[in-house]
Amino acid sequence: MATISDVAALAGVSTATVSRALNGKSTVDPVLAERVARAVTELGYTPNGLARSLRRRETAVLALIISDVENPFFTAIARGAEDTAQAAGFSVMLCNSDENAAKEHRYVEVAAQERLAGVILSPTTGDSDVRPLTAHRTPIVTVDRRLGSADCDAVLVNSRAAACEAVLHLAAQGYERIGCVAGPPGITTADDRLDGYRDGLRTAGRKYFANLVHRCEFRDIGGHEAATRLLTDPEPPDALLVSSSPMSVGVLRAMAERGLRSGRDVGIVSFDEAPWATLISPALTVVAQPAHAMGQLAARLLLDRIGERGARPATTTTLSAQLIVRGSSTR
Amino acid sequence: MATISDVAALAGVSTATVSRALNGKSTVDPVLAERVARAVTELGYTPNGLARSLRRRETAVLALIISDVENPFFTAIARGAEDTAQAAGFSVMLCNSDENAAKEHRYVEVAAQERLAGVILSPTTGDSDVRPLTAHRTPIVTVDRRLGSADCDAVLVNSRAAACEAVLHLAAQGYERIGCVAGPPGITTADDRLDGYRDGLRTAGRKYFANLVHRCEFRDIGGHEAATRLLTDPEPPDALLVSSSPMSVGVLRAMAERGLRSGRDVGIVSFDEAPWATLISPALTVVAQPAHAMGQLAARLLLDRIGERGARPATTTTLSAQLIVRGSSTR
DNA sequence: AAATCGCGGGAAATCGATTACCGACACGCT
DNA sequence: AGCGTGTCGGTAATCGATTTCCCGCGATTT
Repeated sequence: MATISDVAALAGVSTATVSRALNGKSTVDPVLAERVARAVTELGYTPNGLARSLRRRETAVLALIISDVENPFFTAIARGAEDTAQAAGFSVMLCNSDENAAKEHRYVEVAAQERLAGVILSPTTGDSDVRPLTAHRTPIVTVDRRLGSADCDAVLVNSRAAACEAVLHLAAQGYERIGCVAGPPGITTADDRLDGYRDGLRTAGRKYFANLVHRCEFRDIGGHEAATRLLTDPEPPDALLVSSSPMSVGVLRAMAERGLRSGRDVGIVSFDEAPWATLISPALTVVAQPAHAMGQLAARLLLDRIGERGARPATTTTLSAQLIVRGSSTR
Repeated sequence: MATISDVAALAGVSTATVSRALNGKSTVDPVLAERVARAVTELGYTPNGLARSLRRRETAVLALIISDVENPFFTAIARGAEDTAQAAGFSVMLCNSDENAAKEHRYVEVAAQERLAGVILSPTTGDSDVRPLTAHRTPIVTVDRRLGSADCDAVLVNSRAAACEAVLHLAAQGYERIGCVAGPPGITTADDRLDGYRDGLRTAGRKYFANLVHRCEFRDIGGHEAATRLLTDPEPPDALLVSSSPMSVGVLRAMAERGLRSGRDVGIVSFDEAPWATLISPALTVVAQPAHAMGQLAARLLLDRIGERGARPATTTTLSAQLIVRGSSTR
């Protein structure tokens, strides 16, 4: 565990020179630089990033706090963010908040304590507490979801319009009783999609029935429970707008358990493209979100803020989702 | 951006007392503790984790370096590792090496520089270079794959035996020409599964034909390309052992493009359980790996090593995979 | 030849915490 | 009364880098 002083001693120079030689900030005599380089390899010296960051008052690490590492939508975002961060020489610390405000807050505090350069956050609730970060002026970019409190850049998808479009599509296909498997209240995307669903009903001249909607967590289990509830209703829906792909897995399983075929018996449109969407039969109609691009953009915005350090006004970028019609929403 | 001195000044005590009050290492006068607590909240003080880690010479962060964040198998491991790390007060930095030795090495160096407490690694190659870590005695646990060089704990699955069992199952189902979509050479799991495949053929009294095997990367695209190649051979396989679930997505797509039905036309057994395995028809026969448990165990082993700091001999834990027979491997 | 300038490199301050060390004070025991 | 004993809190060293400040030396200018 060699330190910079060990290197300096072995090379017969001062620690200042070693630092300069390694960082190339200022020119050093090639002879000395060579001696330093040799000492470094001989000792197997690795600079202590903690000491460096402490002195420089900056780190090259971003945090990405998402609610479910097992949801392909979020991993695609992670992938995108990691790609651009990596290219800029930054590392990404991926944190799983598990849709749990307490865990999220723990990670926010860790990010603040470790003085990370910036945070990409998909907040669990619209009023998540990010004060530990704002206190240090750590830049934040939210992705997929909005944050009421802080004014920070946001990368969103026009969920509401997309949900509306999906409902209109189902209506146009002749489905009569269009239901919705929606996410938990308080999560902005969940609320937006539900609003879009109601917009769609209204535009199509349909009435809203509360018993056609069920809110549940954004997961397999949640979708299964919601679909079971909805489909066993005395007046069940004949189509469902499902708010995420893990939910759809549960919904489709619940349908299979009742011998219901998607498309023919119950029209299905699911948010999020999934690799298996075209493997099932009929193939799944989806609202594809540009997850990878969202991650890239979020990282880019964050890196820009880190770079300038200035106080540009907060921006909100809304990307558009794309309805991809397949067999599950046609009769 | 308050420091401990600011807190000390405001509370009218020394920095030592503030530190003691906050860490509860030694008893401090309740009156002073109260003054400190008030000063902390008034200033919105967050201790600087960098300074703390530098002084204490330890961090509460683990790295988990995996090859593909978009592969559910690895995210399940990540989930498991994060759960146990979190419970022990550690955070997990998730790094995506993208099956790329250079990226992997970059992350190994970052982990060494940031003096992370330990690393869980799924090495890209059997001889990945982890010297930056061993130089600092940073504990390493490998997961899913072995590492030739360093002697560190490993959490593995008996891939070879499982592959063998899968082949025997296919043979028992009456498939004649059993092929294999295998991962890239050099990745230990890929090699193990291929060895197991050959074991199975031998045990079943079948001959090995090189044109029934195709090696490709562990992804959707790779599986698609491999299956296309294999199925357009003049003497195509009538069954395939596929080495990962993303590959299977590609394989099934290639089959669909040719109008081949799984089970009837081509028997399929895939490594990794997938949420969609039972949604497709016929359902996918899989070799389920205990990914979540692997992540938990890896984290537990790592935390133990971090705790003792001693030099126990390296252990290798091999968990067993489970063949789950469904429709895609029966006629 | 004297003065100025530029530049490379060393000594020491600095980042912000933790902690070893020591002094002061109270208490109890002989 | 005197003397350990123990507790509490302050001073200052420490972790390992970066960076400021300054010095000395050689080159250029007048």
